[in-house]
Amino acid sequence: MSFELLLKSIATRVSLNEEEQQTFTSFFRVKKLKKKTFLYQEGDIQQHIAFINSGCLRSYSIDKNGTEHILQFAPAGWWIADMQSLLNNAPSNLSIDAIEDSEVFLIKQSEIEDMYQALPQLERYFRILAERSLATSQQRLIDALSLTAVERYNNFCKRYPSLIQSIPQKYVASYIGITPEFMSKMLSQPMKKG
Amino acid sequence: MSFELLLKSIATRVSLNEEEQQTFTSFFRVKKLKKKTFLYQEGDIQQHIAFINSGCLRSYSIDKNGTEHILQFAPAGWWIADMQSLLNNAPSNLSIDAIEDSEVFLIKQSEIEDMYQALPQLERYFRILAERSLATSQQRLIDALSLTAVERYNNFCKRYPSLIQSIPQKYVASYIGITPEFMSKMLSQPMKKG
DNA sequence: CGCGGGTTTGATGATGCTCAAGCCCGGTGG
DNA sequence: CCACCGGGCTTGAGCATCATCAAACCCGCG
Repeated sequence: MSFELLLKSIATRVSLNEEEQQTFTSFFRVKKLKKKTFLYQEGDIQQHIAFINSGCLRSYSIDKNGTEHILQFAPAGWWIADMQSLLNNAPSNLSIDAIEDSEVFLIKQSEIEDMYQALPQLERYFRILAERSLATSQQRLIDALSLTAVERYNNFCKRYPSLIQSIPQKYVASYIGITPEFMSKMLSQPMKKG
Repeated sequence: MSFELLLKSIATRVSLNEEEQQTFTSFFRVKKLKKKTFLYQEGDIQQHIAFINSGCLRSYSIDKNGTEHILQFAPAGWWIADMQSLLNNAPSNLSIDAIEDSEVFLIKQSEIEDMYQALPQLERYFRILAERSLATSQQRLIDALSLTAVERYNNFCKRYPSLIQSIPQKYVASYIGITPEFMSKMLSQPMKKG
């Protein structure tokens, strides 16, 4: 129920006084999610942005063969949303669910603009957030195009050492773009590199 | 030499008066690039953001086998930069060059913050720009993970019908993540889909 | 104690790559 | 005007990577 973590994140980029903090947090509502329950399912229309206060969520798409492809993991302190759906006001192609019991803060799409009007400083925070997410996404795209499965796995371990311990490895497989079977074979082989 | 196209792009998100427009454009310098000349090469440190006034640029990385992987095409009216290098102040992993004779407007990394201070409204413009780029990048990532080469090619044709006419197909191959040889074989086969 | 999700293992096969050669075609210099 | 050159595209044979399908296993949990 405390917005401590969220406010701390905001404070890294812009400073809000007490009153502004009040205004800001009033745009959010709290939601608890049990492990494996959905925040959204593919095809949903109404959309929020979510800040993870505790736990961990994931966003993923399901292809025509029914295979899941994980776009993002969001542990505590991260944001998650379906940007495509949010920006175009279109039904979602992504599903978002909790991979642990989690608590998130939600702001409705329709209220985001109100938030910016009330607190224009936040444009800066979310600009920087979007820019860093973009840099990450682009790097991952290049990795997907130029690295082998083993190299992508090693990268993942380096970048998310804490996640690797706490999630089933089939999720890692789905994130780096291989099947769980191939992942298993990969790991049982004599290690290549790093 | 006229900033018409750039100002028109800004005007889609925020409105600047004459004086503010002056201030804004004064941060930029003009650069002309002949076809196949570099804006940046891998390893460069100094960085700009570039707005394409005419022509077309591309950004790409080169993997350990020497293969190029195109991250972005930027025709007139688009922005291009190496976000990773820009945000981390690190040497670039990307190269950017012109695929046609082009004219670009450049703003130095060190002056971007000055620009935001002078014209805070621009945080909004660049927030929206980054968000839309993020949505695009994420969609492309999902496509890379879940679609076949043929499907990615069809997507590319749908999304960038004008580019497909004007650039060598080996660039398209590099963008969708296949070799020129495989691209050629793909196109000579009886069409699947779309 | 049995159920079920996650992981492992093996056989087979598709997708797309590598290397090498030849071709097409526009541009350049003699 | 022609001959040459070079970049891009094509074609083919062989191969690496990773997927698919099926079965068995492991182990925490109700």
